[in-house]
Amino acid sequence: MPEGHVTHRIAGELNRQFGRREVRSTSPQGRFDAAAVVDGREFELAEAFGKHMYLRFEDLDEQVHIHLGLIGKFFFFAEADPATENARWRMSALDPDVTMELRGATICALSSPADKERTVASLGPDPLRPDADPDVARARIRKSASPIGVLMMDQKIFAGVGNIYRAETLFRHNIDPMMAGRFLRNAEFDALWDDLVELMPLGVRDGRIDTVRPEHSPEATGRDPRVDKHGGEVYVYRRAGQPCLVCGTPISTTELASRNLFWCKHCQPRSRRRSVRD
DNA sequence: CGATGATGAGCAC
DNA sequence: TGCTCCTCATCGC
Repeated sequence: MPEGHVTHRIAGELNRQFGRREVRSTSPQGRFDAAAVVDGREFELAEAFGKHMYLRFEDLDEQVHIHLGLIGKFFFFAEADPATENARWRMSALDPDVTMELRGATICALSSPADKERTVASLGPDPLRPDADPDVARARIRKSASPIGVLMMDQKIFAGVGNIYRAETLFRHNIDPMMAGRFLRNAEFDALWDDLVELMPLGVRDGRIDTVRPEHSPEATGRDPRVDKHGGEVYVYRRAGQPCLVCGTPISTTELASRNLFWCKHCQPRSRRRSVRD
């Protein structure tokens, strides 16, 4: 589930379901001590920063910090007591009954204002936040010798971007994933940023990642994009060996930044660039 | 640097 | 049945 669009989508869901309501809070698994600290308080606000989320409660300086990791998941139930035992955290509100359960998260802990500030300050601009300053990401990329395919996964560059958005936005702008960040042109950076700002809200709205332009749809090309519960409709992500939706070349894959990268060698040719002049 | 661990669904075999 | 995975903190070599 979890690239930034999922975090923002869940924050919205929590605000809709629990906003300004008194909650019951427990830790069925016994691995979230602070569940009791929150119990009986009014839920104020869930806010997402990249893949991190912070939940605020009345009269409490600390906030609940959540990071889903790879397999963490929220479940929402209409009944007050679904009686599951493997949840790290369960929170419910009455009338109308609603319950959420958090399972498998990497982080679920109470966090001081100083801790929160440190974590948020360590993140690069989040394309889903209106206060994001893309020039911070631009500067970090343009001084880096690391491949852009590595930098796209770095949360200090783009908060919230993960393996699918990395592969898909680089493809959509014909950028070689192996090219050093310092050779990325300003126009290319602008195109990547604008694309994230356009695509990620669609991911929040739809709960899946769709990146294929109408002119490359199955109807237009007769080629099937990958469509599954993970990725939505995409050009290259997990399509290794299948024909590129634009040129038909088999999609390539390799490991980059400890994750499987997918790209088209024809549409994203090996860059021979030695400098940038813009 | 690589392995591990949170834990569950989809899917290839 | 078993492998993969939209992640990343932590630990051992």
